Amino acid sequence: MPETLKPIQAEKGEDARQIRGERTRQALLEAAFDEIHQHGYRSASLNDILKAAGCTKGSLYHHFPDKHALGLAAIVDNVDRFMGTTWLRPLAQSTDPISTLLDILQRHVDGEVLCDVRLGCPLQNLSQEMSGLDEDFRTYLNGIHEQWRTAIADALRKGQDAGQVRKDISAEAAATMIIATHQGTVGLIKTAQSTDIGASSFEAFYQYLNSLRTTGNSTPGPKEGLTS
Amino acid sequence: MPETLKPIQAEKGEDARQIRGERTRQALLEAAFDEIHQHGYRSASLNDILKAAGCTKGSLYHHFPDKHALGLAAIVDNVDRFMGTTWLRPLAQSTDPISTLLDILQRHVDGEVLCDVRLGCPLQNLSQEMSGLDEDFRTYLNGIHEQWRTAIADALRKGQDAGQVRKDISAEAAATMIIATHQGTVGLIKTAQSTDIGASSFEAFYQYLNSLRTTGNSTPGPKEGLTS
DNA sequence: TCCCACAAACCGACCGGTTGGTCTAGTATT
DNA sequence: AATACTAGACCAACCGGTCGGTTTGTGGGA
Repeated sequence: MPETLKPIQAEKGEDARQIRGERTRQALLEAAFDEIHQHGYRSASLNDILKAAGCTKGSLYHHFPDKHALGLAAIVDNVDRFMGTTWLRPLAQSTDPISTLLDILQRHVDGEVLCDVRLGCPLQNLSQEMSGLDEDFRTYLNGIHEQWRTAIADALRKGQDAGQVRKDISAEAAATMIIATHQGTVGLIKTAQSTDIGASSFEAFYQYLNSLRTTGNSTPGPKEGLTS
Repeated sequence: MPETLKPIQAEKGEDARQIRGERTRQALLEAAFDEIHQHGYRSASLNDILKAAGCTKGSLYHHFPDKHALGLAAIVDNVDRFMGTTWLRPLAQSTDPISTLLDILQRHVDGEVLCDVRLGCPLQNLSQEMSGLDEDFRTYLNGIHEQWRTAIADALRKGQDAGQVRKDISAEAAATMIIATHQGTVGLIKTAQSTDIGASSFEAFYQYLNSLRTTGNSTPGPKEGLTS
């Protein structure tokens, strides 16, 4: 115990207890998310979460009032980050919305986004399980959908203004359908336990998305011409 | 084995016990389906099912070996019938696949198919919950998806032969995407607890489906011109 | 026609196990 | 000493499933 270091920690106000507490909190969030992702919220066992997080009931109920709060926090923590990096940011920065969408979707089909096909998309799993059961979860998940829809619609509108996207379609309606088709495809993949069916769905989806381009606008394949 | 008597016995063999047994069996299947539809398979309580069916544990385990068998039987019983009347038969009898599809989808948006928006589509709920968990359920549900996909693809191919549907698209891919989009839309409706978003998705979906028609082919609205 | 053996159908108390959640005792840091 | 944190025994409620026993109706022998 080097005593010279101790005061420094104190001066910084870095309470070692708080640090440790924060670490177990994070461990709990992570373990909870994994458990929920694997088994769903209702079937997620607190004991299993504790085992994975390496702590005990006492710790859990010190940091969270109940299972509901733990689950919601774990979901929010993870989904917010995922949506931001995978969808919202790329779309906001895009100069060619159709190509950006094709790119994101292709990465799903390639299995680069969903770590495990069998588990499906956490957002979809949770929406499916909880939206009819718990209003807090539902409100949050629906909000995510809204953000998502708005991000796609905005990108499409921007594309319309730039003359890349046909103006005779409703950006909102197209955005809604794009989300529906994407979510539906992920669901099919999960049930089939195979990405083949996803590729089949994407084949038609690819044609549809390209049909949204203004005539004469180039239609690069999903794997090329959009890395810039 | 007196062969002359058997037919007589068989004919007389209207055993009242068997009839009653069959009735409670049906009651169990129905109650089980409702419970599973509401709470999912894993959260479906046998005691609640028994309460709804008006019988006891003993009866249940006389008719079914375990919860798994009961659940599967209830699902098969219901989903098979639903798929046949809602999708397979109309598509097989259709002379205009695109219009038939639009009609079926419109009826979903109008809330005529899903009895309760909040509960979502049983097929989707189960696929989502069980396909990563139980191989028996998954195999069955995946088979249903295959039937569904084949029915749509066949109808589209028939339309291609008849010159109503564009020949430059893959009927299989289009069928897969149609299912995905439909399932995804139902999922969105469930999360939003409102059919508005379904109408939005359908607006774009409607355009897409009509784009599959051969150019020059009439594009009647979803509500007219396809009742014949 | 009567009667009874027999089995299908049904009953519900009970079982071990698991669930989410509580509570008290104790530890480590300031 | 004060306080944030952790530990884990414990709890009632509920889970799916078991089991010994009762009811019910029927077919075959007398």
